[in-house]
Amino acid sequence: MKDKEKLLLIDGNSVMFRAFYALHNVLEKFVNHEGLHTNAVYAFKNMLENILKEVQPTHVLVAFDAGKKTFRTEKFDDYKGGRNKTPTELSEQFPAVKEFLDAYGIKYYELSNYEADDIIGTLAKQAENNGFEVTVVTGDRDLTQLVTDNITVDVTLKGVSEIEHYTPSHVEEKFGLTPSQIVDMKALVGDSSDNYPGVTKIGEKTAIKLLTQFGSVEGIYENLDEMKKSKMKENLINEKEIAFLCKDLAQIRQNAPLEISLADTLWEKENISELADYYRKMDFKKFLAELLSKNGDEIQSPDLKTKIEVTELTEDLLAQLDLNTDCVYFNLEMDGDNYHTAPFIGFSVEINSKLYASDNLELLKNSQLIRLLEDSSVKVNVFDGKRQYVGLNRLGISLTNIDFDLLLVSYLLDNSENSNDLGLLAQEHGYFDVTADEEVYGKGAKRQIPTGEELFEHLGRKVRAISMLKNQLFAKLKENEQLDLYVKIERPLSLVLAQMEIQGIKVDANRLEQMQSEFKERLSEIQQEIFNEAGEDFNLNSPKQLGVILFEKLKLPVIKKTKTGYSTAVSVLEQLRGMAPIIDNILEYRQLSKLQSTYIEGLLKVISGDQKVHTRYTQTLTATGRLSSVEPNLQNIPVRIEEGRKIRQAFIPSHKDWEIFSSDYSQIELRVLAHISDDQNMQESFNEGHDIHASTAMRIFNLNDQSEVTPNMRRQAKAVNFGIVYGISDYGLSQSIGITRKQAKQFIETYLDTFSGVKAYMHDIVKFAEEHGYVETISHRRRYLADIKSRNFNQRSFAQRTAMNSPIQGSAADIIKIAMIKMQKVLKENNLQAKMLLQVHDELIFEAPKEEIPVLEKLIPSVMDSAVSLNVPLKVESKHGITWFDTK
DNA sequence: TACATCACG
DNA sequence: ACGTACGTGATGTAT
Repeated sequence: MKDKEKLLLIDGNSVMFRAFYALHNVLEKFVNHEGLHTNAVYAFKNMLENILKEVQPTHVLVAFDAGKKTFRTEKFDDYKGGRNKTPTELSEQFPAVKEFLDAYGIKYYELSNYEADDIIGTLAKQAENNGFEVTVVTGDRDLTQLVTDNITVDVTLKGVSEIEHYTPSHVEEKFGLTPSQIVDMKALVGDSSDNYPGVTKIGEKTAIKLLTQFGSVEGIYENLDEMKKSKMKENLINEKEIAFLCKDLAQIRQNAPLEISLADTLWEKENISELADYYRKMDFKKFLAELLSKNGDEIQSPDLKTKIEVTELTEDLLAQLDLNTDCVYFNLEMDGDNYHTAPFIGFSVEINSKLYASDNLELLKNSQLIRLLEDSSVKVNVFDGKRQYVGLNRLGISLTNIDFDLLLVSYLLDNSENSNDLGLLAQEHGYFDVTADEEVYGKGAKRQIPTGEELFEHLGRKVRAISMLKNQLFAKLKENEQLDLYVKIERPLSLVLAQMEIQGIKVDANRLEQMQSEFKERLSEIQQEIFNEAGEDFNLNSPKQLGVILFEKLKLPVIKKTKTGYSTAVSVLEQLRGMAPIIDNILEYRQLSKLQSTYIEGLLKVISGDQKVHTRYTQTLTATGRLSSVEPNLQNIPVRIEEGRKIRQAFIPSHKDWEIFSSDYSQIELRVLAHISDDQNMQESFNEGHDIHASTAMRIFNLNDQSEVTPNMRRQAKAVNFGIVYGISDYGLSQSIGITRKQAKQFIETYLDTFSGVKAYMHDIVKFAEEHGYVETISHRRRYLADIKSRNFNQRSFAQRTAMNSPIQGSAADIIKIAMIKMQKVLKENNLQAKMLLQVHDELIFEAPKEEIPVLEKLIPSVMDSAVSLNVPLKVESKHGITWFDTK
């Protein structure tokens, strides 16, 4: 029996539209040599291939709209009226995408008087009747009305990478309606983008309610008499005609007079030479390269990536080379993420526009080569300077004069699409001549590092990409006023971080092992008690199995659900406390097993031969400008609960008679807010050294004297302050301090009335984001907010909260970064042995000989509180002790 | 590989 | 009417 036939139907206009906006921010980078924009076609091609791979259809058709005039506009003049004109940058790409489809062997079709939707509806129906499985791809949820057991509709979300699959049950779940009722809903609700009205005052909620009760628009009108008198009933009566017209407009036709048949949609093989010509015409070098490497034999003179010449570097060659230059592009290649231990693969260097590469690390002992990397008169240009610094440090080479760091600069320009791969990142900047590592090296079990020519070429291309992008990206930094951010903060910081990572922090493995065996015993005791209470054994680490025990077997009330079942999170268990003894045991088990697996066993796994852990700080990851820490994450070592805090006893100084010293900024984010919002009340509190939470309490509870502030008032005020920093919502605040939403709303209103500067800031920053598409910190670090104008309420609200929070969190990150750079310098200038080891967002941790402690107690806070000058003071608190635990 | 959970600021 | 706090990383289970 032959396999079931599968038809893939693509809504060409809708997908092109999505594709165009997915790469809208790089629109001007996608212009071919004829001046034609190509971004939408580029993204369309990528998306098409993803879909083809996933769906594996036998038949494919792309449907397009034929023109503005359709049978719908005849019925309703204003149908799709008021729409913005399609940008010419997009409309000029429609002929191009059709040309692409021709070469690719995929049929497309348009029919005058009908929309693409109707072509899709008609063919989907025909195919279903002929026993096909059908997949429809579109960006338009209206098409979900076509869903049946045999017809799936895939709606593209966010750009073109994510897809939501609509099956009958998913439609039901999502809208609470059957697919055929979608049309009825549109009839009642209307559609603002297609510009038909629906019935006045009926929104989605009401429509769903009515349709659940009466089934359809027809059903509603048949039963109108039963409905009790209301404004809504009146509207329904008055607008009956409109409702039926809208239903007709929303209804996708399944009987359009197509001139093509199902058989015509058979997916044919691509025409390789035609496709290659097309890619050349469009300047799609990467696609061309892929095509040719797959079909190399069938085509002559493969004009692949720009040819480059990479010379293998040897002892002899090195001896003759003229290394007299003040600028090199360099890359030391290591196999794996962890550059503290990763094996070396080779290196490449561009000198005077010539490329050299080698897999012989011995060459890096050459004094002339070392001079190039160490001499302060030679600018070294790299990708990921911190990684390079640590790698070279292992080889005894000290890299100090980095000029351009491609990774770091890319991150500062736009941290929203940041890859850690040189090839992928270069592509984002419009440079296609370097391949992604994964493509060259493979992944998982297939990973295989090439040798010889192939390796040299890849490494050569990497340094070439750095050199090709340097001027362009520096120019952009300058244009964004971000040159100082790079030169004065991020670039020097990368070397400070490298040194902290290399230094590492010593861990007392014996202490951890001792805790491990205590916990092991306690865990098995609690587990046994839980099993007794449950009446059966199960996997306690499985929220799913636990859910069954608690909510089905023990019949405890369900407080909250997750996507996949019952929630058993702490907040839920807390509420179940007292209803069954099992709950307390589960909470204790959870806590202990977290400590055991993540902190004790996890930490033991990453201790190096020197009895230290060497974390890696990711400097180019977060959206706000904070660092993050991996392998191990030393920024989330327990502290809030005493039992967990004891983990910190295992973090010790690396020398006898040394101590751990820690300084942290007190309320740095609120101080930053006071500064950037220029709120007079808040500034006054800080300037006069008041307890900020207490003074907030006085204002929101309208008290006259601080003595009237109860601990509970202070606690609530503190939560309000947190909420403000996060971009407050009444719901969020109500959850955090267990009050009603109404009360929370009242708190917020009172707060914003008193702190009018903050209120103005919240408003202005959102406006700024809407206008510019990004927000920035005091050091001009940017965060782009793609969703700030989203039509989706949730996405937009999230972007608004982000707009409020990011400058605050990000400026605080800027400040501590500046402090770290100064700190490293000051420690050296003062000939102190103390070493900076860790950064935990608002806190710096050092180790130092005991006798230096009195000096540090003055020096460190003074460096930190003078890092920047705000219009409120920065406050720093310090502690020290024989372990990290004892710094309290 | 995705999800739920929980550790931190 | 919408459904939420902001930013991270590691773990174990289930798919």
